[in-house]
Amino acid sequence: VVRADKRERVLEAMERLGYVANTQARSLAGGRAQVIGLLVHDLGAAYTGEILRGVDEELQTLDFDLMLYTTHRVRAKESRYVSMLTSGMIDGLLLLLPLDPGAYLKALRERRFPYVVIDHQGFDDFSPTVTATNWQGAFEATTYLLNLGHRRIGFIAGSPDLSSAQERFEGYKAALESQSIAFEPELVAAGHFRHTDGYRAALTLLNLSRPPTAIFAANDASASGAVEAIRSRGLSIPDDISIVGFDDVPQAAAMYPPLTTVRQPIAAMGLAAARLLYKYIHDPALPTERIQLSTELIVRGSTGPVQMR
Amino acid sequence: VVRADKRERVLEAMERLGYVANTQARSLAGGRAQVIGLLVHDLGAAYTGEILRGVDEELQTLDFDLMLYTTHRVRAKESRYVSMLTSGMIDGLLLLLPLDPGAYLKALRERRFPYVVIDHQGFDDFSPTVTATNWQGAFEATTYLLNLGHRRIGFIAGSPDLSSAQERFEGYKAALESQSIAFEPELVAAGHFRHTDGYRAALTLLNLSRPPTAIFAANDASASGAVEAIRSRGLSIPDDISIVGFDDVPQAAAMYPPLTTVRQPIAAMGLAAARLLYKYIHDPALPTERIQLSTELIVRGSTGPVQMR
DNA sequence: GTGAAAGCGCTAACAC
DNA sequence: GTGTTAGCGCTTTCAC
Repeated sequence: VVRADKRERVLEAMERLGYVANTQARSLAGGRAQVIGLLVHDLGAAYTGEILRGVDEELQTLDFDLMLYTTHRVRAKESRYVSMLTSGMIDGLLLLLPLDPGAYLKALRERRFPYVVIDHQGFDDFSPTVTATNWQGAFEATTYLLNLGHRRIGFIAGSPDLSSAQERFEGYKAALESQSIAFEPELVAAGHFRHTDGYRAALTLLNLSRPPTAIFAANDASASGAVEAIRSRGLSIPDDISIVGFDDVPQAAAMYPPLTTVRQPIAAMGLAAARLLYKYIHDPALPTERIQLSTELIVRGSTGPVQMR
Repeated sequence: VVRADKRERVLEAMERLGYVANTQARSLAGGRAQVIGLLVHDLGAAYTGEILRGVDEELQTLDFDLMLYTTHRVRAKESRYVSMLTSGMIDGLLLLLPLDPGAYLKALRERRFPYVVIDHQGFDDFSPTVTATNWQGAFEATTYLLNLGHRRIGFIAGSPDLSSAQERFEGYKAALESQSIAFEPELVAAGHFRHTDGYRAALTLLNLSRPPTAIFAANDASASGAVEAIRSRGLSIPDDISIVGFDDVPQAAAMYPPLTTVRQPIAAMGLAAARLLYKYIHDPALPTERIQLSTELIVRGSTGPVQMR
């Protein structure tokens, strides 16, 4: 029997001496580590930073810590890292835009290790995911350009491995089709969501014998690359050519001209993913949940009506 | 006695079965956790992202993992987090721009816990630090504006608690003095390194009865806020007013007009700090080392000669 | 050199 | 409810 006042005194002493439970020992003994892992492949991107912010914010309220891993876009590192987590360092794993999830997710699932995939889906039907309405966003953006009178609309694609990139491409094509505009493969330039990809892709499009009057880039980073390319050709935005991005990263509004783009609630996606992961950590038997957040077209200064020739 | 071929077979089997040592157990038993912590207070800033990139890059080669903590600019959280590290989760700690290091660094030092402070110094004389030549950078930037003919140069200050902000302010004043220009307190506007601070500060400066013809902002984030403020007044950069930042974050070049700024090797600072921390982890008795990386003025389009009236 | 045993600081399971 | 014990997976020490 421990008297209440004694308990008080012990608690007070713990506080005074600055006692903190040893997390390592706790998790070794079978308790919670109170740590989740986040695996990203490109720390440099503003998009990644926004996800990080959202994850961090939720973890704060959940009282979890964060271990951050980067694959630096090296596919092979993904599975290596994922298997390392087996060692019990983390209670759950957040995968941002995994390049090759098929390789290890089945194993994770069999082991009932909690994880959530952010912004990528369709590679299996059992993984919990958090995504945005990519198709709709792309459809809306393309339709907006069509309504401005543009008929030749270039598309700068994102990494073809990622469902978000595929869906945006499909949305673009669907919008053209819905207004009976023929889809022209020459108006699609490859890319991987990076600034330099956008730069190169835009140059390709501008070099066409009949260049587009508007370009829809699969994300803001490649849109900013496209802006740079267009400007390097002495063309003006939006007078000579309109440009639309996707994401609405913080600097999209600070660009010149401010970028018209499809807003994706990036930080909210990170937050939702962290919250969902938390649920799985507490009950790994929970059914697979798939959260989809909606996008919204933000019209700024980089788009305008098609010009007379 | 274990024969070499047997050893080989065991090793091969470990590999095949995907054995990974349990990090928790290892560190509990007195080994290395192979994890370092990074404490930042603002995940949203591009500056933080760059530091993160540098730290991550070095950790990659050092084969260390990273735990990321955010204080969200709450001073009190700093010491709470720092004491949590005592629990043995990490082998060393990187502190980015700590707001109140005096409160806990002495304890860390007494405990011989390895740590390195990034971009802040002068609060004690025993903490290992990695900084940049803030004073020189500010001196050079201000001198450049003076050489363009500007005589009324506004200064948007950074967080007064941080030595980097103080040194940039001192460099600014020293440059004025070196050319016998009187320092005018009304040309200094307070700020905390954030976009909104720069916006507000620039408005204050523009509202002066004799507004400045050039503004030197203590970092790029506040410079971009200033740009927004200046543009909202219908003024043009650099024709009506020149603007210089500090940091050269990736988006500085993408701004319009591209920002003249003092380049700080931000990622390199993170990298150097991680490397230095690694040395301390392996030998806590190493003497205090202070690394200072140099800055460089990058002239872009946001600055020009003072205009005739 | 190798093998056995102790123990890091906790949690869980058990007896009281 | 409370006190005790075993044991998580390693590293270290010590005996061989």
